[in-house]
Amino acid sequence: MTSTSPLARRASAGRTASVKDVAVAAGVSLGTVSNVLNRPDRVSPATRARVEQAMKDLGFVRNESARQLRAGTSRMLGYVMLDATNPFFTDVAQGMETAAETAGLSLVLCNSRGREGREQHHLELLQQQRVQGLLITPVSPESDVLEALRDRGTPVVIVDRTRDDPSFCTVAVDDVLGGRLAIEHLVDRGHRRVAYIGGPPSLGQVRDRLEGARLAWRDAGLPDEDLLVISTEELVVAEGRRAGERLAGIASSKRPTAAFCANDLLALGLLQHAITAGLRVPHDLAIVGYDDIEFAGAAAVPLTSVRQPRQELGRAAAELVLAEATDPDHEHQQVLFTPELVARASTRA
Amino acid sequence: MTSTSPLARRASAGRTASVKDVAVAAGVSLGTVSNVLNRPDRVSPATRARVEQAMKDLGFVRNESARQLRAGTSRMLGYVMLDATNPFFTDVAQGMETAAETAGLSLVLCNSRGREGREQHHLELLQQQRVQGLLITPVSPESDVLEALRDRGTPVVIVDRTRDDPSFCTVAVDDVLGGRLAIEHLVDRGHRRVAYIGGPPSLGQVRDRLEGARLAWRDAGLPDEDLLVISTEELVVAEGRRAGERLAGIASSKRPTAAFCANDLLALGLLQHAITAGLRVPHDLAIVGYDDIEFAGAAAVPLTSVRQPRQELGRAAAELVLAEATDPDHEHQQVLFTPELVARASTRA
DNA sequence: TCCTCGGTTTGAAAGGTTTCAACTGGAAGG
DNA sequence: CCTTCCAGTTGAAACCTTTCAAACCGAGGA
Repeated sequence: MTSTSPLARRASAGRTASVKDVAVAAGVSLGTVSNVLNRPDRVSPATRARVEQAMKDLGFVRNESARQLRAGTSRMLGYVMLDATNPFFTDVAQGMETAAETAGLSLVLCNSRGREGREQHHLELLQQQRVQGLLITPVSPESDVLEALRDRGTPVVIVDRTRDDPSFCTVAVDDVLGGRLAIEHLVDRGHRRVAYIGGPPSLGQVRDRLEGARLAWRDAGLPDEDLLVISTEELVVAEGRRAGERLAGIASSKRPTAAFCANDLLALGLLQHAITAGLRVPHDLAIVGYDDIEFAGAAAVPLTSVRQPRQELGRAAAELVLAEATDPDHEHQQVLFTPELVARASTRA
Repeated sequence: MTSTSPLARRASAGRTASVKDVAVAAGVSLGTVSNVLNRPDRVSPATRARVEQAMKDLGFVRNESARQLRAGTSRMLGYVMLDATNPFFTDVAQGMETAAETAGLSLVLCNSRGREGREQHHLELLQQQRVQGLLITPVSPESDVLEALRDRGTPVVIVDRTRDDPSFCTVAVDDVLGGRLAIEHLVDRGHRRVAYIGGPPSLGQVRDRLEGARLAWRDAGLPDEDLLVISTEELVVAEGRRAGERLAGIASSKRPTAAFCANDLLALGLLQHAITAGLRVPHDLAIVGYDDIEFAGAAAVPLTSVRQPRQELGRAAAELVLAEATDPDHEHQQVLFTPELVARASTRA
């Protein structure tokens, strides 16, 4: 009577069918239904078929709350991201999801939008859901909220941020190395006066990339004063344009022949200004960006940029939090990924 | 003895404290603890204080699974998005989250990545979680999976897609109107030969925007053959460049003086090709894009584009699914938002 | 003194799943 | 014919919260 099953579904719409309903319909005990779901090999084929038919007829859907309640833990990881509209973090999340999926878990995404209050709220909710592990790019990496979580027994991994305290797993990308790569590339290309454009200095990433740049500059035996530092208010396109104006104001004999920008938005803004000002890129001004966002390669002059392994970052973080969740005497690790320079036309000889 | 509370927390780390533990610690019954949580006004101040202290000491965190099990429904909405790395959908999700938040619910995001299998899987999981409502930008809007969901009693709203069947709530943006706006703008600017660039035609959005373009073109009394249609394989930057090559191959007397691209990526590719080919934008070629993505305004020549009210789209969808969840005799609605043309330098006279 | 009343507090039941020890019936072995 | 064994099946208990009718208690009124 397959034709009745859609009707049955609609008729029972008042309450969703439970294992008990299925058991009654199939004429077996409730334990058997559970066995069909969880250890099908222990059930005789005939019974199994009958139960499965009953489940189909009744439109049975497992109640995850009840499972979790019984199991004491959910089948989820949570990621509190800093900004869900930033492609960097969505790529990171995608990497996490891949790892979660292979472990049979799902990933719940929350968006703090950079606000501590929202972050706190989401952490609270995730804990109430008894997630197996928490991934977070915190608004303030040193906040003691994280300690409270960990002390309560929830595995926590900090993503794309570092923290002095080695009692947390952290996963980040080596920004100092990224800065080195950019400058080494420019020095290789023969540049001897270079600008570093980035800010505000309160951002760890901005500082670290500059530090790497300085180290490479010195290693090349070049004088400090020829690495010009231009500080910006924010890492946005408009500030890149403004930096271009400042560069343009420098006498051409002293003007840097290349710029290393702390992110691609600045670099795109700078590129835009250069083009409208009639400068040829890279001939008059070479440009290196950072992040290798989607539009770096699609810019008017395709942009050389430092790429971070975003998906791997996410994958590693998820694997780490899983390790912490399963292995009781897990050692906290500080994983540092290696960025990579992608050379394109904006620095071509 | 506040100093012992952190110790207590760590000591009890074996199992998270439950209401029962709190009740014992505070010397009250379990029902009273629940009252403190849910109807604090019915509890005498002294008792309440005692219970709250006990909760703090034990690091009590409500078990959401148990709550849900009891309540029969979760406090979540689910959104199965088509592509979490596409800014359009993250903005839509943000709008949804706003609406969910004001209703005291959280939004669970899932990413189908355009694959039916993943979509199906996520829908299954969300149902198991007994979400109050489902929002979805389906891989195939006509798929009968959605019917199955609805018949099982879960409110469903289709987002950014339309469906002939009026038994679903849908929320979308009027692409026909968007096409009209773009062409009317170009005709206003004096263009009498225009190219429509977009594809593949299997995408509803590509078809609808072209339809709107044609309608506006005819309304202006212009001959059909002067609206040149260039079909592309995908909506990506590279295809925009290729379209540029095709335009360049047309004798200048017959060449369109403006192009309307089905999305901004195409428009950016076209712009790039135009610049490198030495065409002046907008003087030799005016360009209109679609979507108004972040980089439209930051392009070498800032791009005129048709903007969709993304956040409002998400907010409306979430409100609709909530209405359907609470109001038993809810009428399905097809909401159509109005796009808006943002004029920038790429079409300036 | 007894009763009533209001504000508090209590205890049990319910909600759906999983687990596990216990049971069943039939087949194989003695 | 009795025992042993085993695959298959069963039923109760546990997970934690919320709800609700019932119990409690002290005070004020009769």
